Amino acid sequence: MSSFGGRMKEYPNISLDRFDRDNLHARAYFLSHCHKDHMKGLKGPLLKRKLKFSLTVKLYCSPVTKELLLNNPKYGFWEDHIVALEVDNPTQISLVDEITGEKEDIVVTLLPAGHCPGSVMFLIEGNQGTVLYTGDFRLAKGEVARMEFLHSGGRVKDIQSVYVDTTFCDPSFFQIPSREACLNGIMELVRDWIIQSPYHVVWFNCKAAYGYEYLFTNLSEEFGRQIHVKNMDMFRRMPEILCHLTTDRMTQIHACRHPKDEEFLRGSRLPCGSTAPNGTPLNIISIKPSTMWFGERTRKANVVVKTGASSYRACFSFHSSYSEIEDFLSYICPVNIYPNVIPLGRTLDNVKEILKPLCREHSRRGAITYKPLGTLKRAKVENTSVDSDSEDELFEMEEVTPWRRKKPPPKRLKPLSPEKTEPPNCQEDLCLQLHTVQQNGNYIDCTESNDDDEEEEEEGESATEKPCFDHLTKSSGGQNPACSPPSEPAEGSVDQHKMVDVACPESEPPKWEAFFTADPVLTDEGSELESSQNSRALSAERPSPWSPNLFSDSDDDSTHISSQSTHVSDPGTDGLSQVDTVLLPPEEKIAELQRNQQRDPHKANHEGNHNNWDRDAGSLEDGNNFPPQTISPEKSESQMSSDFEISSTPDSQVPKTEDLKDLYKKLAAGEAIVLNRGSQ
DNA sequence: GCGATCAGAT
DNA sequence: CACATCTGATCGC
Repeated sequence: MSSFGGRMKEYPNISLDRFDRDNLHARAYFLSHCHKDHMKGLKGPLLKRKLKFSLTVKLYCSPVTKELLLNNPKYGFWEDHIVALEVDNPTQISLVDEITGEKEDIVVTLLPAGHCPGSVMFLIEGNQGTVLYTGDFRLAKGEVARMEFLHSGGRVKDIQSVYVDTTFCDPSFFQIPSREACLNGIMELVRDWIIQSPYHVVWFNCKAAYGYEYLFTNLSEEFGRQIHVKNMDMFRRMPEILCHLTTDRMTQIHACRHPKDEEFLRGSRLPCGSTAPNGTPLNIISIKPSTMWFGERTRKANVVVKTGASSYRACFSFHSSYSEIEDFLSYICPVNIYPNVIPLGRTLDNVKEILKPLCREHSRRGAITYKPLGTLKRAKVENTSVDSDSEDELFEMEEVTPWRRKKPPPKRLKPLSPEKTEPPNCQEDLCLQLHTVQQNGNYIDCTESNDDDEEEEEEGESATEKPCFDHLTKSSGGQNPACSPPSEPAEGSVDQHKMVDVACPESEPPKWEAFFTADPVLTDEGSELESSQNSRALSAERPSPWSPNLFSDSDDDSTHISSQSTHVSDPGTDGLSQVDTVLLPPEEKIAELQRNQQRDPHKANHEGNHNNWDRDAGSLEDGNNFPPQTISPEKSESQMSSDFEISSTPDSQVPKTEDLKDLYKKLAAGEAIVLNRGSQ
């Protein structure tokens, strides 16, 4: 849970993800994503009132976040005050004090955060230096190195402060299986179940929250079954998501919810009320997405755990693991790091202590060496400055090689003065304080929540509708391959019209996929981006020790698994209670059914999962990132292409290209910027 | 009666 | 576990 106060030291005139108290005085607002704990005060009457009398105060967010936010009528009053900014598109924003007229310019760039649809980080550049607010994020190792706008002149920008999501910034959470690994594990479980009969259905126990869409869309693509959800109106302008969801209950994969869903489940009914025809009971398994983590040296990583006769937990995390955070921060190497989250059981000082080694001052300048970047980027220092735990041997020291960006940098930017912009010289205190090695099977509920205020659903009683599962067997071939036409709901679906209607509004739908990049198709160990990072920890291990597997086959350290396997087939009647946490044994009978089926790895990486970098790389070939887009109040529909003229912030003029270039060079060089707009 | 806050539940 | 938020109770305006 975010405990970020809303304001950054460097830029106190803006507020991010907090809208109450002091933040009421902000000149501009920023919303990183649509989770409630980042929206405190956003619908408060005081803020509402302030907006009413303000001409210049805006809320900046991604197009998808804007869409999701405005979907909720309670935030409707923001409509005329929201400005959607495209990802990876630097935008100049003038922060105007409406009383004094004083003005401050900043350049804001949204970076994908991988937390939920629309989630972004905010990179702020201005007179007070460059700072990064991450919001909540999940970025795999190496992803930061591909973020173009964190670089300048071929190097990482000189970042003063990072306000970072520290949800799992605890060595206990050293590793969380990759998104793709988790997805694969879940797919396998789902496949093995639903393949058995049309009456074998899967229920995902997801709480109301954005962030599971990635799971749903991939499941839908893989199995040709749309996911049944309670409400999907918020995605009406995002056909890429919408076409994988349905409000028609006749499907084998459900993520619907009901206040008493556990009760339903016990009666072999789904939360939506579906039962099988003719009294034939549905065969339901429930899968609860949860965050599972593993200690530093824990090699095994089962991503699916059986917790009862018909209940499972599957690994799923919206937040970066400790090692991912470490990778992220050590790459950026900011002067200051401020935690946005204090994990329970820890204190602020606690977290700061953990973060300290990643701050620049704790790296030893001058003695910097670099890792090869064919793999990754991390800089390394000869001596560990601070606490040099004796665990260095855990990691393999690599040859020193100059850092190189994997993708071409923004070109033609002047080389920056060396003392201003430093290479990633943050030595990553390789070993931090990693005494705690967690056991397998650590997991917590992984339930973020969004803001949909519990759309009252009256359908609880329609439970008596005649279910018909017959069509499922026929349609199992996969009906929505390309997602272009929304797959047609079953005949007789009441929601059909609604769905079709909303599915094609075509008016510049927000590009949700741009904000939620999946892990690379490559497996973790195969990914070149990961290899470098992992190598330090994996060098002593097997080739792919951390590739989590469902039904992990005979593994050297799987003794505990086999010992528990006797529990597995035991149909504990109380399948939904905690029971024993049981790791699935390799011989699980389910697995036999489809064990050898190999999935096409490409499926998990449809278009939508490409990183923004790739998408935008072409447009950047012109040499540099400037001029930044300049924001204007009229551009509230700015989801469209940004390749056109944009007027500037309210009561400011369109900046001249020359000026902007100049400004940006100065920013990049860390020089002070003197505003000569004369509009004070 | 609404909002803010907290405990408890999920 | 440790998430994020919903519900309900209480308090203050």
